[in-house]
Amino acid sequence: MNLAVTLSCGQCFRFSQDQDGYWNGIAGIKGSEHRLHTRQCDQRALEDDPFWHHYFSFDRDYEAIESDLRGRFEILDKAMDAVGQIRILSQDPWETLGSFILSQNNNIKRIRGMVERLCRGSGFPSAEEIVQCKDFLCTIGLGFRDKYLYCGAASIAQGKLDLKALSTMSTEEARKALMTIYGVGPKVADCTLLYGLGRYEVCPMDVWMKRVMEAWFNGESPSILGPYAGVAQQYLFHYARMIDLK
DNA sequence: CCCCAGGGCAGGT
DNA sequence: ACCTGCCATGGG
Repeated sequence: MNLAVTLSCGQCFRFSQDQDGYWNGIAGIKGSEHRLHTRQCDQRALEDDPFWHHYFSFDRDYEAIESDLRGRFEILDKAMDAVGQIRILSQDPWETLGSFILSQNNNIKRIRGMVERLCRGSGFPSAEEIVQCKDFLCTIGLGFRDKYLYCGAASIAQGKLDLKALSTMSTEEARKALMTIYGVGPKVADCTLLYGLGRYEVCPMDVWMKRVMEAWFNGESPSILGPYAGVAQQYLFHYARMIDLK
């Protein structure tokens, strides 16, 4: 795993590197959050920790996944060579959903700031907490997204959507269920499925990935990327941003 | 001043 | 089913 790329490729928003080379940040919901303080060379400790083992998806067979992605497309091989191994993180589903509700029509730098203000130095607020602190939401510069986040939180808190139940559904069913939330469309649902529910076949299509498919795949559908299209997407997304694909 | 950003909704055709 | 304007806000 390349720790730096994994934590800075746009699937999570709460980690940054300090001057000593350590990666710091918080994962999980307030009350059960975990604080990270680690370096690339300390990867073994992450693998041995129960929480981070799952968070960095050491419980999945990345050898098989990478081998499936190799040799399909020249540009994908090139991206994987240039980027280093990315792990798709296994994030808390509500943290993922809430964060990506804030991501719409926005840039990663500003998303990071918004999520940080929302979390106030601790774990990501639970849906219940967000419903209770409605007025606070309007004071932290979320723009038009504050009402979407509130509605999402309300749906969870009222039990209209049971995120736990999504794991027993087919990907299509889970996607439909997520999109019943006001403010959650295909892109936000897909990010939740990939980064929060481990559905590696799901390929979120943002403005960058639309450019990628147009420029490098002759406008084809992302399904040609195969059963791990979501993993491929992460390499292509990051590589396109690296070389500033227009 | 302009345009863009890990989109989605509402309204029209 | 597809198209367009609009939504707040900060950075380039």
